[in-house]
Amino acid sequence: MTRMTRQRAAVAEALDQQDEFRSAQQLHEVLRARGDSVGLATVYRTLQTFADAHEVDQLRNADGEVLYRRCERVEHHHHLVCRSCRRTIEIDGPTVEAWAAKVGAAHDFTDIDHTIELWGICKDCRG
Amino acid sequence: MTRMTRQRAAVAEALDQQDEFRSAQQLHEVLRARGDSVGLATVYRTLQTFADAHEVDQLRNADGEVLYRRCERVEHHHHLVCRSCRRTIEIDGPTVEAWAAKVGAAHDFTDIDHTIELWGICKDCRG
DNA sequence: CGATTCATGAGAACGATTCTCACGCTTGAT
DNA sequence: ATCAAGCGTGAGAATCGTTCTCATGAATCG
Repeated sequence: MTRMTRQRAAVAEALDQQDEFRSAQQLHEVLRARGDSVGLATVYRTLQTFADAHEVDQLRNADGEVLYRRCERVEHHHHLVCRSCRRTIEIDGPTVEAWAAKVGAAHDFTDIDHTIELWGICKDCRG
Repeated sequence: MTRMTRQRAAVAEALDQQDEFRSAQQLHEVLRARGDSVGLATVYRTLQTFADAHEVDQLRNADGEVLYRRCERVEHHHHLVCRSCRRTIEIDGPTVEAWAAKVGAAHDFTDIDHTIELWGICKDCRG
């Protein structure tokens, strides 16, 4: 059973205030700046817990760093993220979903999981 | 200009002998076992160089480790990888390619790049 | 109000990858 | 071939994100 603690509430709140994907360290810094100090290890653990519960989305940037974000839609979806400012657009992809399932089945693979993320430069960062 | 060295030839050859995606450390071990010893740092550098030149494909597993593989097809493609044995099927995805480009354009993002990999369990590993 | 047990935090530990830098080898010109 | 120029190499140190340890703190349940 998961317990409700000040730290978890703080991490959840900090996440809600973010529009873009953030790393554990960035969130830790946000919390520190707000005065809601939470240990770094706890931030990592909490984010992992949230991710396992599908309460936050997680992805890796090109450097392999894990980023977290509380998305609008709960249903499975993908992201179009600006490489520069990390502005994120949530996209749902019935098309690719079906494609992924079909490809998996065609090659007799089961438990298909997919990593589908789009990166680009958004309008504002292009200037 | 890139020079041809014993080490690079050895890494290239070791790569060619692999059917599945391998990490830099695994390849380093393969080289050591073959007697073609190459420094670990060099293996990393060489693989990076090959990847930059699009001579090998690279992707990250769930743990964030980077894996390399010399694929059959040179043209852009994606992979369906067995989570257990890493058996890899190369798939080309005009469907998703078009989808990715369309989504990017629709949201006014440029320099679209995408990460599209499929993971599953292959027939043999299902036993 | 306990007792139980999960949660926390500081710092150590980890693990993949990169960096440093002195030395060696490939290369292109001679 | 010979040689100078400079990229490539290797061993180990350094990085850096992330996880682990373990003693202490605090939800939760009866």
